Amino acid sequence: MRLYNTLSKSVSEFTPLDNKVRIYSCGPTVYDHIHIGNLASFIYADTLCRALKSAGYEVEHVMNITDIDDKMIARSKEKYPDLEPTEALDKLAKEYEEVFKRDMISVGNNVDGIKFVRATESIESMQKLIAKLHADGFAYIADDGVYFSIKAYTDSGKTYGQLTPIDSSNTSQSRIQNDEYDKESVHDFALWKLKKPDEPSWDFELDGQQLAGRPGWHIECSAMSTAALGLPFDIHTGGVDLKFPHHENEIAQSTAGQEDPLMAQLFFHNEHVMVDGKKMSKSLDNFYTLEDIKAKYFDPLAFRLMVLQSHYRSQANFTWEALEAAQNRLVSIRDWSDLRHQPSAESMSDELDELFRKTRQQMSDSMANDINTPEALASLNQLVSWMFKNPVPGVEGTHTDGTLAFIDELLGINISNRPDITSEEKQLIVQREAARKSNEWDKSDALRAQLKDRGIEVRDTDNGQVWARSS
RNA sequence: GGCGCCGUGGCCGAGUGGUUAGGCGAAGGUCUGCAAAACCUUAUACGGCAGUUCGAUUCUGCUCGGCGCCUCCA
Repeated sequence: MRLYNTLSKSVSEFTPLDNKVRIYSCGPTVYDHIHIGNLASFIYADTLCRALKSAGYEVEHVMNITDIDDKMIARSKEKYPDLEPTEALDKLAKEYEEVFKRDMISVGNNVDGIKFVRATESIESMQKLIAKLHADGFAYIADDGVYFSIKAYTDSGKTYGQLTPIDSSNTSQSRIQNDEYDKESVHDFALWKLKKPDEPSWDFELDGQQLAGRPGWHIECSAMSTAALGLPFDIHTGGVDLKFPHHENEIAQSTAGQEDPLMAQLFFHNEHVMVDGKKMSKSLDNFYTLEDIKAKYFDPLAFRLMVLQSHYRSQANFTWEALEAAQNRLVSIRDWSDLRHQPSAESMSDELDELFRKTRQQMSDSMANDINTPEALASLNQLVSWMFKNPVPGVEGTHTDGTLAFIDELLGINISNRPDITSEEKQLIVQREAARKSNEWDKSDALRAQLKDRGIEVRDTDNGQVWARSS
């Protein structure tokens, strides 16, 4: 499996450090519905896991749930002003964690394969890490919190800027002046923030001082990934925007005082989904969630397909037109998968068998080549159009089922479990066939109308009737 | 200002130094009891200018344009 690595800025052969691939994904902050860009990021991470599994690796996938930060606090106060801060926070987090998981499932992400870790349930490991960093001289206590010292880190011989070249000269003056925190140096960041009135907080004793407060954002991922996967682990995923400062800071926290400067051997960053060629933002009114997509009666899996139609390292462009195109493509793939249930289905020919085998191979090759999903989909479509083009109304057999399952495992578009029509419905088709043979057109049309009422459309081909679900 | 990415036919979107990506859409046709689908054909391609080369969409330089990051952010 060849993968692009942000650390080396090149594509190279990936080999897990151990017998299984350990992956950590930066997860959502659960203060509201996540937007389609977040979802796209998780779809790409999910697809990475699928590709690795398909290549024969065992995968351990961990994702954090950020349920404590500024936005969480602000929103919980706003939404539940009468509740005690910790309760309000908890309630908000539970609510949107559910919404998040529902969205994940809707777009076909393998939620069962992910170990979710909540920030608020990992406070202890974060405090331990902060205490260790402080003891080792990488953290200092300021008036409003505990900070990480970039200087101490670089003085220890490590590089701050493994992912992005950091040039302090290009940091604007305004940022320094506007900075509200009391830190020693521009890039230093908060490991722990002291409690402000009416904020949820956790007790923390450090260096003999009582520092009730809450963790900074970056420390979460360092503490949680190390606790769950060890150090270093294999792959860290996230959107490109997280390269700096988030992942850079994670690396610093995780590797300060460690011999190995590596937090993860590979960083997998996906480019953003643009909307009408621009970054999603509330001010441009191009900010969408899965709710918006469902409200327009699009299948969430059509969104998944749309995302997979572009490579994870290029900016995908979301437009309603593109989503509609993806939906049409999805329907056609589904119709193709339903061919195996056709009454006229035949057994697999050697030629077709070979074509199936070849398609699977091509798809595997594409995925192994830095997760080239557009190319894999193109291979699939060649098989699909061949089947529609050639006089094979349908095929049955384990090979078909195996291929559909293979495609689902790889792409998660859920085509292998589509149910057959009922025997009663099949009977209607048989009756219609008989009516047509005896030129009873009225009867034939009535039967077709009956089937249509059940959401099944029937069309006549040289090889008999082929049905497709109209919904 | 610093760093980086990208510009492919109506739209989306891969890829390659010489051979059809693919999807969606459009036009014409074939088929057809009807309907629908399918199939066939067609059109519109690699931002611009130079350079390297037998040959560039693919490499190099310049240029124009778009985008991202540098601050919370998938």
